[in-house]
Amino acid sequence: MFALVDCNSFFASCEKVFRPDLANQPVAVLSNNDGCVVARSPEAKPLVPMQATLFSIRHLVQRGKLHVFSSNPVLYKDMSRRVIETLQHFSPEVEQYSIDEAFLGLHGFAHRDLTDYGQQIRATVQQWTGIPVSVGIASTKTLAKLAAHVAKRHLGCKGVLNFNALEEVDQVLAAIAVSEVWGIGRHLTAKLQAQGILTVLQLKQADAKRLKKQFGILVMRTVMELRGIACFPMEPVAAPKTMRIVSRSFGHVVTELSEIKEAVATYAARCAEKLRDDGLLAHQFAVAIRTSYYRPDNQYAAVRSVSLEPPTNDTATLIHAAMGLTTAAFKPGYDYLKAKVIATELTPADAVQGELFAAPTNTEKRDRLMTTIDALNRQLHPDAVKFGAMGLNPTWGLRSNYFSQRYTTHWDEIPTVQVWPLSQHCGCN
DNA sequence: TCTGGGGTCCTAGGACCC
DNA sequence: TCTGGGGTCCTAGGACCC
Repeated sequence: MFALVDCNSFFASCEKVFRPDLANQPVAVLSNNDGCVVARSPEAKPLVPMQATLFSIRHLVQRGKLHVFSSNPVLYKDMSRRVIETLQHFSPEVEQYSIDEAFLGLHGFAHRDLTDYGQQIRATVQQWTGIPVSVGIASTKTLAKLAAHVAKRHLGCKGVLNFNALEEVDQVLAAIAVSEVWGIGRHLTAKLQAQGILTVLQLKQADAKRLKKQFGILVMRTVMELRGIACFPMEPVAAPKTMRIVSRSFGHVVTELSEIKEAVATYAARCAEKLRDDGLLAHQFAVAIRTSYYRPDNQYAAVRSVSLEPPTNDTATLIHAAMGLTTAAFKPGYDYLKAKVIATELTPADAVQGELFAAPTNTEKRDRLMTTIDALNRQLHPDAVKFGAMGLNPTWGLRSNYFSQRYTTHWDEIPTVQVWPLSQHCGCN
């Protein structure tokens, strides 16, 4: 048995935790660069579509009918950690699937009333973290995801649905579109629809062998999962990362190589930091730059990559490589909107394969420098110490006009509580 | 006007091995 | 004239997820 715990409107809920004044107000959270809506509170869902641009909803914001927030990843990551830690009280097997979802292994919990257990999970997460969640329970992960999907949308479920306690699961599956199934995306939906498979029930009853031939092993496994045969096991230990990407659109278009280089140096530094956090070294490193997708008259994209020998997570080395790659990729005369750096062929830092014929490299001093920089930046400010190539006054920076606070990770941004004099209280202490 | 960021997995096809 | 069988590894591209 599996439970899927899914945080409702996660980013919007995180913002609301620290703004009790917005309790029943419509709240939307924007993507990086304040580009478009990526999360909506229940009150905001009727007002704004997902991915609506800020421009298209500005009138609501100005009239005070909608509260928007810029993306605050540090806050969301920390709130996610709190939710996961709470869930670990309910099962020894917790698999964090995404920033706002986790699977719980419920093997050996069969003697319990699992619907009731789901309610306990929900109430505890709400009380300990302030985040509302939906819980789906079923005999496979795919079914648990669908159960959570239904639990979130039907008030009668009170946030929890256990398919195993339900008589007519097929009736429920017949009412859900096939596109809602985990693993069935846009393209597969269109192809399945063309064959008359419109609902989850129809997919469950389809010819699994034929679908395997047509769409591959994943679709067949999904069909088996819908039939209650578990094909996707719990994976409580996160697999090591295979790639690290830092990718950002600029605040506005950039035409000069020097400006793009500053941005790419900044992304490379961030990427090196991530690798050090992971304890990984990159063997392969790439830079990609491109113009806006939405300007057909101004299209250019280029990727350049290089092998790093020996593999490294040293900021200076990555910036140096990135500068060469950026120069190679750059072509004058275009309006650039986005750059990214990609580190691949990652190996654990403590298990490096040495080179037989190369002179031995001693990176101990560099490692100590990086450790010190990381410590300073963590303690003081994300770029208290930075490399000159990253520039002093970035002109390409992100827009972020509706930023809240890093309430839970920075002492000077911690929420404050107004304390009223005791005499104004209603007599209790 | 503006339209995000960061990842994983599978498949087909070619090259190559004994 | 007809020319096996069984396998691995790599890459690019496509699909999916949140």
